[in-house]
Amino acid sequence: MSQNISALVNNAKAIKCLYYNEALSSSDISNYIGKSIPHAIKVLNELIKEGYVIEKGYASSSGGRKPLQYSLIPDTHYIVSVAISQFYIQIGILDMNNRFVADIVQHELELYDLKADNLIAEIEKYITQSGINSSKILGVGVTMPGFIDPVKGINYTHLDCKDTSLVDYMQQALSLPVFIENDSTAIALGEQKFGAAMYQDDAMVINLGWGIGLGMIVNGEIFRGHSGLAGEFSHIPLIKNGKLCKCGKHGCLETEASLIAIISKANEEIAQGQRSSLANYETIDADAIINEAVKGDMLSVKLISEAAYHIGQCLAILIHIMNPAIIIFSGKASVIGRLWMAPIQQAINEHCIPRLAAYTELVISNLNANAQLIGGAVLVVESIGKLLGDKIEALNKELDINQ
Amino acid sequence: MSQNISALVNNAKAIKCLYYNEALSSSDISNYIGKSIPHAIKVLNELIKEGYVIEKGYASSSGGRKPLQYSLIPDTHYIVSVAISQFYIQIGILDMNNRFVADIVQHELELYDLKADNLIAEIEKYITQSGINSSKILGVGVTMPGFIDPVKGINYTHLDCKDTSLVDYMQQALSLPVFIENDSTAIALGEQKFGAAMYQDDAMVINLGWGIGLGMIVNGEIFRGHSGLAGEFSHIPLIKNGKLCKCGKHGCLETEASLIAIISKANEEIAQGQRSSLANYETIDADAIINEAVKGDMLSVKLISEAAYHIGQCLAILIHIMNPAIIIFSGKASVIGRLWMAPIQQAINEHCIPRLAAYTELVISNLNANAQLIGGAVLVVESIGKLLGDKIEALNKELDINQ
DNA sequence: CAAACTTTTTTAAATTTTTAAAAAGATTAC
DNA sequence: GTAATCTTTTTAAAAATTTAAAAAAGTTTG
Repeated sequence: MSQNISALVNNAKAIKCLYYNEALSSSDISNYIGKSIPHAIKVLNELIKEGYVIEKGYASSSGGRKPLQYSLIPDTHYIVSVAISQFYIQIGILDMNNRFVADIVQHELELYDLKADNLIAEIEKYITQSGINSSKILGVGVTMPGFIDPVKGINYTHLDCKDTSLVDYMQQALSLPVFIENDSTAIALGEQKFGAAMYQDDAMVINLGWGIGLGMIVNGEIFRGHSGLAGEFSHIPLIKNGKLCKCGKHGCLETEASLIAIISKANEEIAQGQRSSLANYETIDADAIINEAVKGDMLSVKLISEAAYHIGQCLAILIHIMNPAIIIFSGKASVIGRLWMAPIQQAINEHCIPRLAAYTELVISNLNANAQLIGGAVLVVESIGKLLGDKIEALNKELDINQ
Repeated sequence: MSQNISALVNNAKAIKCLYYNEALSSSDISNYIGKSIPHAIKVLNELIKEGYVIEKGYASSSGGRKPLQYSLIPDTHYIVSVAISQFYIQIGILDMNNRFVADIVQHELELYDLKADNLIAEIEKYITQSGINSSKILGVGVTMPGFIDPVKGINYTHLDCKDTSLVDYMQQALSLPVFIENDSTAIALGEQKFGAAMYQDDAMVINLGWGIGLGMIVNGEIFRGHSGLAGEFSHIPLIKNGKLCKCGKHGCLETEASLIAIISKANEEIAQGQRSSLANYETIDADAIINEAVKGDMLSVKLISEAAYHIGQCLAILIHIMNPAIIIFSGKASVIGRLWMAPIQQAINEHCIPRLAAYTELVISNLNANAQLIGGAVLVVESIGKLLGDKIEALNKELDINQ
């Protein structure tokens, strides 16, 4: 049995890199899994026999024999991704080529009101409606705010499940493998494999949403810190004697620059009689401010610019400590990236050693609103080694019983 | 020849872990190099044949056959370590058990006046006086402030060597392998292998000296960032409209909390007639303030406390981003660690999410003033793979010529 | 003090992995 | 059109590495 384990690791690695690349040659795979070409070919042939992989014709060559291309067969398995944010949840299902194969659904559900049973019901409904056989689903990736231990499968901040872990509870109910991860970390995973952080070993991914999150990629891997709390970017103390934050401290970045903070400032200003097209809205929400800012409303632009400047101040600090190759703005609010960029860049220029600022690229994600859902799928793919391992263990148990 | 390379890697790894541990069993070595026990024993026997390693009797056992212990033979090779700081340089020589085998010498030499030829002459003199044959010296580790590329062997801030790199220039002159590294990074290396960061995968090492440096250990490895500038801790913007820093910005931590800043504040206060035992000194230097603070002089204590509080503020930010297991205070000024600790801890408590502060241990180095010198030696040991590789390459060239 | 249990060391066989050479397929230049 | 070049694939042999069992050397317990 132990001989299976090393083979398993290589097979899992090959599946992963094929998921992230859709077509690769034997030599590519050899590089990804760090083994010789004959070895890589052996692995690929095994995966073909097992039905995961298919030969996909020849790629072009710069002079020499054309390399045979290998791909995952898209419809062998599917991945369900669940993206939870402060005010709604989204569910999607992706095939083995990382393509959404059913419409993404969105439910308005406040995180603080959300119950695990609620969530499970929505996921079950979605899977049924998709028409995809449950046996073909590799796993469910759930990504959400909170302090999360992905190994233990617990969210310490939300969705407490009393005597069992959230992951165990959901696995039991859904009869499917479940994995959980923090939303900002998931977005970083998505950017790393399919977005602006591809081929980057040191990237900081800012999750511009109702809060301000940070996912860190260090030495090509997601960095979580010693107890999983690294990247608490939004609670960096910024303003002396600032507003009280829900974390218990005063003047955190989050109290000044999150969408929620911007909304509350907008309401204050309007109440004080400030002229703005926002006054025409019954309730001012994030979309209202974003829309009016795009249209040129002075107050909306001012509020976003001020928030962005504060974010830039904190980014300057982050750059001094981490010296990243790139900072990526992702998450819900990144779609209006242009509005944030100028004041952020200005704050960085003012507060950073010039050499450091010059070495750091700032970009807006091209994954748009889907970064978190994609990250949830990546989360499942990254766990494929574990999934295959569990399957083999189960098979071995059956064998033991039959003997 | 290629078969030598993989053997070489394992031999180098074995030598490294023996340097860091002074006596290990075959099973320990097997764990360190990540190979099976029979393989580890093979490596050890090779190293015994080559004269590096010796069997060192048996260790005790908790029930079972006693393990044979292996050690490096101390006097086969030596390492020269050169620690350069703002105002003086120190030179030491260590054996293969990481023990100083000659007195450490110290020269008062301002970094800005220092020339490479100067430095080389001092190193040559020191080696001659030590009486150790140059052929037995594995290499010279030079550690100093500045923005350093250890791979290219260049210090971009100090000791410019025009058309050649500092490392090439020194190697030519000394006829010995030379390695350079930033002082704070070297201190982190020293702490990682012999100090408070042993067995810690996520540690931040603060270099309390004339400036305030930071060496980062992330996932068990020194973290340098994308372009080698990570850990620019002392230039975190702290004070709004603060003093001008030599980096070009205003209000950096360094302008408020470094020993140099403290000295200048002390002079100001004394000039303004502030009562203090410091007034009895002709020139107030770091030692004066440290000594008087220890004796209880109010002004000295106040100055150090204020600086420490500012350092604590920045540490709170660092903790939010990195979530380290431990923060270690090392470097010259760490010997008066007790004086710093209370205000630092207070600032952290005030500015950190409680859960994060609780998970972070703060300790004072027990390597005292020698962390940088030890780090310089570690730097050479870490490069042993390269050294052995060069040796084999040279041998192969000779063989080619003879054939 | 002998039996039972632990741990380390040795050995030989099995397995994994790589290397290197040969074969095959494709491009380029003359 | 063909020789020269280049790259990928296949193959078989060689090398590296691990596994597992046996042997050796202790410790503990009743």
